Amino acid sequence: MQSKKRTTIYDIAQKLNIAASSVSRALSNSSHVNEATKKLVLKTADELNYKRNNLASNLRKGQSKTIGVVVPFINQNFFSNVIAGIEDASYQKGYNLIICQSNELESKEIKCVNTLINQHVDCIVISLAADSSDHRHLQNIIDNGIQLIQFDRVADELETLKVINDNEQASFEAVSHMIAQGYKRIALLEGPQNLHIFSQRKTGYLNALKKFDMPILDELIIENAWTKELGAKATRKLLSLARPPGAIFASTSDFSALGVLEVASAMGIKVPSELGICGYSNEAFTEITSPSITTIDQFSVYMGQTVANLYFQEMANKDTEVVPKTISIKPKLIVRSSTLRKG
Amino acid sequence: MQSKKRTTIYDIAQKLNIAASSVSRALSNSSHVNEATKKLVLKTADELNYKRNNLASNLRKGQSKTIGVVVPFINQNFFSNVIAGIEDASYQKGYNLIICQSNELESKEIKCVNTLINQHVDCIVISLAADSSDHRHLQNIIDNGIQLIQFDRVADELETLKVINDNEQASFEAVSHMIAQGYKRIALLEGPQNLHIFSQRKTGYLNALKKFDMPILDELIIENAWTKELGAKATRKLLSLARPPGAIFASTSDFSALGVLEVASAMGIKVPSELGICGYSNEAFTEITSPSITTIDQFSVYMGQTVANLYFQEMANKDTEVVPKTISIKPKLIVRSSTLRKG
DNA sequence: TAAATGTACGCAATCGATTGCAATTCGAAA
DNA sequence: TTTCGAATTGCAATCGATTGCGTACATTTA
Repeated sequence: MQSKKRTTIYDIAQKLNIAASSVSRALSNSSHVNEATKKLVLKTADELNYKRNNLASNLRKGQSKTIGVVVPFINQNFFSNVIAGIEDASYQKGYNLIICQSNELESKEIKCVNTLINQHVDCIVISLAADSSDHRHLQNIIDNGIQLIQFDRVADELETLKVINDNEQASFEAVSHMIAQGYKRIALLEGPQNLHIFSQRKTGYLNALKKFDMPILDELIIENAWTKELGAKATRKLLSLARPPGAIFASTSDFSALGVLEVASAMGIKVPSELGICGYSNEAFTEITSPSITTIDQFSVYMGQTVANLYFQEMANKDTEVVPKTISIKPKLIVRSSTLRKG
Repeated sequence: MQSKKRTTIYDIAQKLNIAASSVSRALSNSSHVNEATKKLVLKTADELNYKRNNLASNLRKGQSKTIGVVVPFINQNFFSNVIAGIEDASYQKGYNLIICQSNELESKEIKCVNTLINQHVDCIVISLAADSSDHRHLQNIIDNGIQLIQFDRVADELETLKVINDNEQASFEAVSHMIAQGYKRIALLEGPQNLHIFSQRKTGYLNALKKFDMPILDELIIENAWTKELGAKATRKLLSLARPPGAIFASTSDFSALGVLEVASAMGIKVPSELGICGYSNEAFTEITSPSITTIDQFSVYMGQTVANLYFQEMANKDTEVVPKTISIKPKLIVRSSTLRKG
């Protein structure tokens, strides 16, 4: 393995009988080289199949042109889209991506962060694990002089660059829409409230109810209904109430909403006429269920691009210190059949 | 930016008044250090918040403990699952992942490969772009002493490590199943034949027809019906034939199958009684369409783990040369409502 | 012609960690 | 007491690319 040695600038230098420094300058297109020798070096480099050793280059230059990304799961729609967006923007700037998944565990998240620090990445982009409570490892990133950008699931109290969705507003609009459709007694399936994204969605829900003078009913607010199964379970509970809800807002995810839909279908309850359903995330499948599910699009790919470009922008003015900044992307309510019972 | 300098082994050495080499040995838990000094070094390293500079370490050691991955799109279900599998297995071995997407373009694929070579990754894992025809860049990987593992979409003629699905067999089983269900005139939606995965699926289709003495009808074989839209278009064409097909095998993807289903529903054609539909990939949504769609599961996460473990296995016996080896994973036919019209 | 400016290129240090070899210490065996 | 070897530790080279500084030579200007 790895038996053959790669050609280095010294090999090129030796062959052309010049100094390695000249080779380096030629390859980096410096102005302090003669055009003739530059061409010669380039030609020889090509002949010898030279590839720059970025490890050495980065070590010397003190930067790695690499962005580290930590997400709970790579293969969740939202995150894979964000990563695709980051990759897209980063590639254009010649940056590489190192990807880690925290599996929603703080312990693994910490290890991932440490690995990335060791790798001397220039920037770490992170969306917190569900059980991440202590944020010393994030502070550690900053202390090591690495740019930190949080997205979606952020630690509010840390003053860093952030890219988030306006969850509260989106949630407010979704619930307002359901109210406008004449739904009463709108239930909420909520996620772990230590993640701000979920508490914000709850706030949006509460605000909408308040604005339209609708009562807030504790029995209609179900904690931790994150998955399809939990959504289904919550729905069974809600629908067996003495006064069941007229609509259910699965603020955690579309999967949860799917669970709602399946239980409703199984119980012979008609959607949207007897029960309205709204999910969150605009997963591909929401379009093809019957009825199709109203949901909220988060512009995930765009979000990834925004994250990367935010970093490059900040880097562009190196001189000025980075000021904490939050970019809020407004999600879009996608109204579909599951909440449409008027015109 | 990057203003503060990180602590190095020299800082630790200076503080303890010992040589840097001793610090290095202590940190790498070498046996050639006194237990007392080892403890002292570890303690001081912790106090000074020391993080090893992997760039330097890797440069010196001539290996990067990094695996490069090139896929067409990170945010396609199959690929994000494979990547999750690779990450999972790699993380356990202390390896990092650098991820690139080729966007199905050979030109970008080549650039990605070159970047990874420059990064001195230890291994490159790749699934070819649809328009990748020339494979010099893959040869280049090998010539640079980097282990190459192809998966799913592989270049057969290159003798490398490969992890593939037995597409032919899976396809054969799917078509056999449809025949057993009594479907006649089974149509095939096929993908670009320069990708072997698609030509293999076609072969499986043809073999099944042959085995059961069914005629091969060219009018029932539609090229390039890869997406939902193209699947829909193909279906309109097929269903308007003088003698339309009794079933459609969308061998390209579940999205294509979804296009088939939507057109059939729109035309009032009953699935599965009047038309059988089978997709490929076991996308999440196939379970929730009505009727649910018969498809083929590729065990994508497992495939990723297999890829990574194949690499680690080969590395385990460094002495012996790596022999080209192909691991074939048998996909599983998932029979659902869309092809079930008997018992 | 002398001085000044500029171009091209080599030397050597540097980034931070690792490692072969040499040097030192210390206790044990002869 | 001398000798040998094991255990520690230090020295210095090394991985490959970059870059500040200095030098040699050519060109321009006074």
